[in-house]
Amino acid sequence: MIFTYDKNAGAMILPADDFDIEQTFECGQSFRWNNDGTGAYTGIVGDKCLKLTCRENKVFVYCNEKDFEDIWKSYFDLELDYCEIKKQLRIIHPVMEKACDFAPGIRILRQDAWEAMISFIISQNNNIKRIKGIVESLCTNFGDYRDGVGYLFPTAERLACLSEDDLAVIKSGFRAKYILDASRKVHSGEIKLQSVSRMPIDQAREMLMQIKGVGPKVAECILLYGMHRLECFPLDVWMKRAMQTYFPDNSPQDFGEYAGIAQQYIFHYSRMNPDELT
DNA sequence: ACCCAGGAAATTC
DNA sequence: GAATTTCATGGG
Repeated sequence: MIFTYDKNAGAMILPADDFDIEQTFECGQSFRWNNDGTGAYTGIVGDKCLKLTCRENKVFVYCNEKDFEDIWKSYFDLELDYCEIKKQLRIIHPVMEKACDFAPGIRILRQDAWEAMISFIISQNNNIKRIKGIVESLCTNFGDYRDGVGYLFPTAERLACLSEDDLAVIKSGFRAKYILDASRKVHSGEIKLQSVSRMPIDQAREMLMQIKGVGPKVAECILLYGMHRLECFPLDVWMKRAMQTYFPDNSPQDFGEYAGIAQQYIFHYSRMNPDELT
């Protein structure tokens, strides 16, 4: 992919063929990117705030060249050839053609593992709008505030010392005790995310499920979205319905080494076309 | 009042 | 062990 820096705009410019910001931010993989109403998206990642826009088949990433090279090129997974991956996925099954064509600009973000862990613990038995609200409340109540950036995602160290009563303000319900267990195990070093991200996949799943509130589905989400293990294939209520409707004779392994990307196309297509599901 | 939401733990059979 | 119930909260 070709990147150019536009000095006047103060932005990196890249082709939008395999990167649609609306599809990428609205497909349910992340919870802290927001549309400002004009089509521009703003998000906070780590201790950086970033804005993106799109016009004339170009994505504008408003940052300097150094941050783009150091942070955003990786975060948006721009070194991976999604055009080629979609070619492979389309061959697997006719429905994959429809799913890929429906939102061909989806990319899997390289989110922070800790943030993904807490976010997907919150996601269980919940809906996306409310998940976003709880995550944002967690940040404004317990995250550091930076001028010109906003509230950062709170650290494990900060959350580890809280009580369930302290967390009541974010109204996460029964998930509060899960958030605290995750915080304490990460802060104490009992679970080392850096280490888990490099483990063989079954061992990594096993480690993550040591945490209260992390079962098979949430572990799969942490691995896919927070550790970029693209072979992972989270099966939530939507994906289970999609599998029995479109792929009754397939299993997750049939989607290959990029099953997680296939999953995201299927998930988004299914959620946007619920009438097709049985 | 009832059902569901990017599930998992606790309980019961 | 497999099937069912419970767990907070908000929206339709």
